[in-house]
Amino acid sequence: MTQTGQPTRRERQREATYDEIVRVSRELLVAGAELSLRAVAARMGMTAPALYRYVSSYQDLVDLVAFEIDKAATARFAAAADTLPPDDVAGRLVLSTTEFRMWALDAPREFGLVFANPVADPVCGRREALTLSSSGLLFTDQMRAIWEQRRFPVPALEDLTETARTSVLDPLIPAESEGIAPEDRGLMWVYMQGWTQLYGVVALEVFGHMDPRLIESGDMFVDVLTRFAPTIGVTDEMPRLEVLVRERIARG
Amino acid sequence: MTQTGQPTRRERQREATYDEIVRVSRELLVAGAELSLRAVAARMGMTAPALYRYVSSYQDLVDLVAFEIDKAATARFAAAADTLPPDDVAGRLVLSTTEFRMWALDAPREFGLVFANPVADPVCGRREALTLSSSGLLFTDQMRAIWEQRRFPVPALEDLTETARTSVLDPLIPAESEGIAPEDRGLMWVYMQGWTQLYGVVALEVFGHMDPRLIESGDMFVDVLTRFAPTIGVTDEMPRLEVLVRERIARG
DNA sequence: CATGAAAGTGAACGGTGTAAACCGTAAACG
DNA sequence: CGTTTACGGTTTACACCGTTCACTTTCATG
Repeated sequence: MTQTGQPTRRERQREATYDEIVRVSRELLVAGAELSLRAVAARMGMTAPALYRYVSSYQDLVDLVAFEIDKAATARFAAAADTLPPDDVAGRLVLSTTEFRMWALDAPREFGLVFANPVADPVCGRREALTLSSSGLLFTDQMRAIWEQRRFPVPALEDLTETARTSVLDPLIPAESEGIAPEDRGLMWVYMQGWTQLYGVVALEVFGHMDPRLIESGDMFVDVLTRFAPTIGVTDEMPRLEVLVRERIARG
Repeated sequence: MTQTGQPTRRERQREATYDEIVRVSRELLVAGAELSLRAVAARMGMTAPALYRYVSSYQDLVDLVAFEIDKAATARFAAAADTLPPDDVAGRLVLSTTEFRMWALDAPREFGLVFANPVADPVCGRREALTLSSSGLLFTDQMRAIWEQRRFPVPALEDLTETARTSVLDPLIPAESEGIAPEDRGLMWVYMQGWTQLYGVVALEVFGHMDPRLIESGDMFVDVLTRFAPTIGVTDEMPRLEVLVRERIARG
């Protein structure tokens, strides 16, 4: 470990290896294969035990890959939003959530890895352990943008239960909650409500526990968005937004 | 195969073996162990390949066990409802859904097996393949009971999208839809909306993608129920119902 | 140049699902 | 009744899996 801040050659090499591990792992997943230490190692021209220099266990590999997948997927959700002007805050959120759904449907293994995997046991208790998912940050940020433009009503802190109040005031879950005044933290509760509903439809669709024709058409997904629209004060925009969503769904 | 309806000795023996397979599998799961052909076989005093006389693959075993777990869990949900008089239709549904949540939380593996497992590939296309889950039947039945008592408004068929209409008129998903007049089938859409939301919170809680303190308190679960109450016309009853739910949650 | 840590290999252990060959016995049939 | 058939089971084997340990190679640094 040199005193200087610049990474030494070995450190760069190690970093590159980490990147390759993630890259190869994702290749395996999209190829429909199982994620396994041996398979990853083989594709890298190594043997399985060598991977233990980089991850401490198989679960550790899964966590690493899940984290990177989430990061990459979030970039995709953000890119979908960026096809709209910055001031179309509602359209941007809707396009991001729709992109989230499409991504989940055509990469169900990745989705399962990130969002349907028992989150790392919080034995080591650090709040960083709790899926500091970048997608969470994106969605909260987009919802905050809508709120700042529309100032739709959010529950007052007094109207929340004790636990809900402490949860929005000192969130353990990824959220861009800094910069939201404590008296406006009811917005975080609205966010959690929305996330719960979004997660519900998408997970139901991904796991196939829904009429396949509804998955195909996306009608239940649209319905969920429509029902949630009033909560964030975008009811009037909904017809236009639905067109956006359906266009994206039609693109497959 | 005898002509008579009564099962022959061999058939009875075979049936008993099936029962034992399921029983042993569930024992393994609740013991926190992995479900594997070898483990099941060993516990039965057999060797793994012998199980292939009963299931055609590991996935087949999983499907079999999942089906039986769902059946048993549904009995539990129904029993929870039966602690209330038959005419307390709203209370019954609420207690069943709460029981569903509690079951999912303390048997996450079973929950995952039944509700977070990619449903069997519908290659063989028969609609029976699509998780003819008994829990679905129970919940639809309970919701129908509420509707028959309250006649809360349901969407008219004309207000549904094309796909949603065909889906509620000829459901592929488990539902007690016989006995509901075609013009009232909008009720099925309400059911699917409710199921989506219920599934969303519970899955989120089970997989730990939610503030642990909120899981502990069940506040988000209660919130989901509360927000759904108006849809099925039980807003006035909600205070009483919330007490029921919180009592059940407190019982752990 | 020598040293010592890091990176990687090979073999091995115990585990998995699955396929094939084989065998005894219980049921079905002429 | 005897014969045949099919079922339930074992053994063996193969190809994987995660993981550990002892060993070697590589390479930056004192």
